[in-house]
Amino acid sequence: MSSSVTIAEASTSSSSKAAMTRGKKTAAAEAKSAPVKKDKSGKKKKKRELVTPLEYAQRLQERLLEMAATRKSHASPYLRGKRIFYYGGDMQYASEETRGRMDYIIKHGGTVVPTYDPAVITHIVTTDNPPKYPFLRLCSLRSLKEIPDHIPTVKWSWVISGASRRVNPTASSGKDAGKAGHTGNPDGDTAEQIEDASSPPPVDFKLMFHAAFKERLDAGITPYISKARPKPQKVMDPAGHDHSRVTPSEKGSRPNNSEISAISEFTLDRIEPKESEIRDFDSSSLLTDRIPGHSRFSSKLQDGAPVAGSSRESAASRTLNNPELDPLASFYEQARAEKEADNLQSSLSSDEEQDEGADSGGKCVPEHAVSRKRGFLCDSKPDEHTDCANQDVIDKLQELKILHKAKLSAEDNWRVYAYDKAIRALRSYPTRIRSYEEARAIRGVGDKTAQKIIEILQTGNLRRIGYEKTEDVEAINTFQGIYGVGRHTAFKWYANGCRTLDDVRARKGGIRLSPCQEIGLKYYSDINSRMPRSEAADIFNMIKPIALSIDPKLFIEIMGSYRRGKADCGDIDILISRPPNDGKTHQGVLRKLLGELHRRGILTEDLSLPDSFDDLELVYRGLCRRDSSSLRRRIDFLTVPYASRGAALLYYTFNRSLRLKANKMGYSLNQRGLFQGVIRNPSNRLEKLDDGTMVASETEEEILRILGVPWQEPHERIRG
DNA sequence: AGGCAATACTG
DNA sequence: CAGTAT
DNA sequence: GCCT
Repeated sequence: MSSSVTIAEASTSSSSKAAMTRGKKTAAAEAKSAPVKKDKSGKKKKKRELVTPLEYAQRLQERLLEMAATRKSHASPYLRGKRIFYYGGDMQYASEETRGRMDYIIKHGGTVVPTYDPAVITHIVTTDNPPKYPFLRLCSLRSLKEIPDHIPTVKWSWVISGASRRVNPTASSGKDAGKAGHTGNPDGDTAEQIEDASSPPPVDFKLMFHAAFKERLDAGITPYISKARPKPQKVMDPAGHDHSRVTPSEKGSRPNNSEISAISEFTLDRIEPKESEIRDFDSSSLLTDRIPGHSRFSSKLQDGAPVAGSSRESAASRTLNNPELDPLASFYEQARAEKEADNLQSSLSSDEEQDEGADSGGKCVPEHAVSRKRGFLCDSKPDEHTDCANQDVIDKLQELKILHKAKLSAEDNWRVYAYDKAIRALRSYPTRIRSYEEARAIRGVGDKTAQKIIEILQTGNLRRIGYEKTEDVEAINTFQGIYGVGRHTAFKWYANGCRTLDDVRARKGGIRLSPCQEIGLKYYSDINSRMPRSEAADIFNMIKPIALSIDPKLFIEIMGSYRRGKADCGDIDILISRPPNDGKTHQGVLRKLLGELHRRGILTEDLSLPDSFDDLELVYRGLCRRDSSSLRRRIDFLTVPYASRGAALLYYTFNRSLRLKANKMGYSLNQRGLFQGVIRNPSNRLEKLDDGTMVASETEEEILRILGVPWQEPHERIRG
């Protein structure tokens, strides 16, 4: 083992030196001159600069091209044809060891693939004792079982052993690199040299001796069998807008060198490192926090199909998609955002981001568990709520609503729904309510609620709250504040004797937590607090350039409350797509992006992964943070076929009422499009008897037009 | 009296 | 399939 | 709970 390190490092320095003497910059040398993240002072670092493994691998590939152009390495290319994903256990920055090993792989004819992509790689090579869970996270895998059988997972020692035992050190003519890829054998050029010859290459049982994980001892030895979880076929959109979707047969097919994932070439081949793009994110030069979606790529990305492109588009709406069209527009947007922050603040108005969550949580969470009522804690606005003429009423109803959320019955469910609606209506009601009749006249306020309103107005109190507010309800609400815990689980825990979060932490009553719930518990207060808008902007501004470095043509937008201009956000929703007009798609991008974000420590935990990364339509949920001293924040990534981007934006930035309106008009709106003629089974609403016809999906505009909704700026989209 | 959005992941 | 989440 |  120590010998392997020695070899690797020796090779590093020798190859660097060789390249340097040619007067070319090596990858390592380039790395040294690269500006470093967060070096705002601009002072140069004396020590070597930090580079992520991805970047390092990318540069190595560049250097490889140079070398090929100039002259050949005299090292034996016994790794030719091996496309190796190397896992060094170093997340943030590539260590010396990692760099050395990557250099070594390249030098011996192998290809270093910067990200785990089962369609591309032939081998996974790791350190001697790779930590399993970090490895899985980095690859966005739920378990090792998801790695295809034809890809061996071996330790570095496997590479070294191949070097020392190789039979024929002479470089083969080396025409083809990929064909022998799956045989996985660095032990001599045997496999490659027989190549397409008569007998199949000998199986390399030595793989087992170097297996990185015992779970995968025989990986690479058994024939290729996809273990990908089968996923029910998704419905093609009826309007046939979905030309870009990959068919199931395609996606299940065996990896093939020529047609790898559409964008992988950006990662595999020449990656222009673009320091400035990648690292500028925390210099203040990129977006200010009020200008969603701005970047130097924005204009290209619009590509003739802007999301909200239309003549009716207001200045501000263009701003959102194309800020650079009008420099003043950004101020306009900012002004409105601030104004809204002042007026509506506290989020309480949108149904998407109920701030409440486990109220009463304050009792159990010593930390800064927020008084969700106000949903602040972090933001900048001094003057919080008030402004609503009936704020006291709203507060009481909200409190009652939360109490009902702890109940199991479907009835209470709908009760909550109704309170929600009434509260939203009250929030936008301009004047102080004076009578029962006046209250009743408000849409969403019925007899019962009107009575309650009067009681609050007259007594300043709601007796109902007092007698609903019992110990069990309080505890259950606290538990429900844990991500992944709903009313049933919370109820169960209560029944098992848990009363506080500490009880849960102690697993009182023998309760069990899913992995997701453990994360939810660990970061209870983080997750239940909102972030200032500026933090969401910072995070998005870090992520966007990274995504664009994977594929510059990506369409990437932030949605949700941020896009609606809120002053604080409960989470970050990011939409990713890609115009397919050059025959490529964003297929495969998400996994790479996630891996890179994990490496950089931006993503910290996964909450749920898509069933398969092969589709164009994916959902990811996780936690992220801006830097090591920030709180964890909820983040979602959604990818959709390009033709659905309008529907997706609408779906995730508008609220429920739009979907309701669509229903009333006989349409059905989902994240893929607006459909007409959907017929559902009356007894089972979830079953579609007829999928209907898609009538719109590309832009928000066309959908809104059909629904008869006047264009609204995202930040105006509170209610239908 | 019946609807109240629609859909994906987890175990 | 039930539970949870968006 | 409210609405149709």
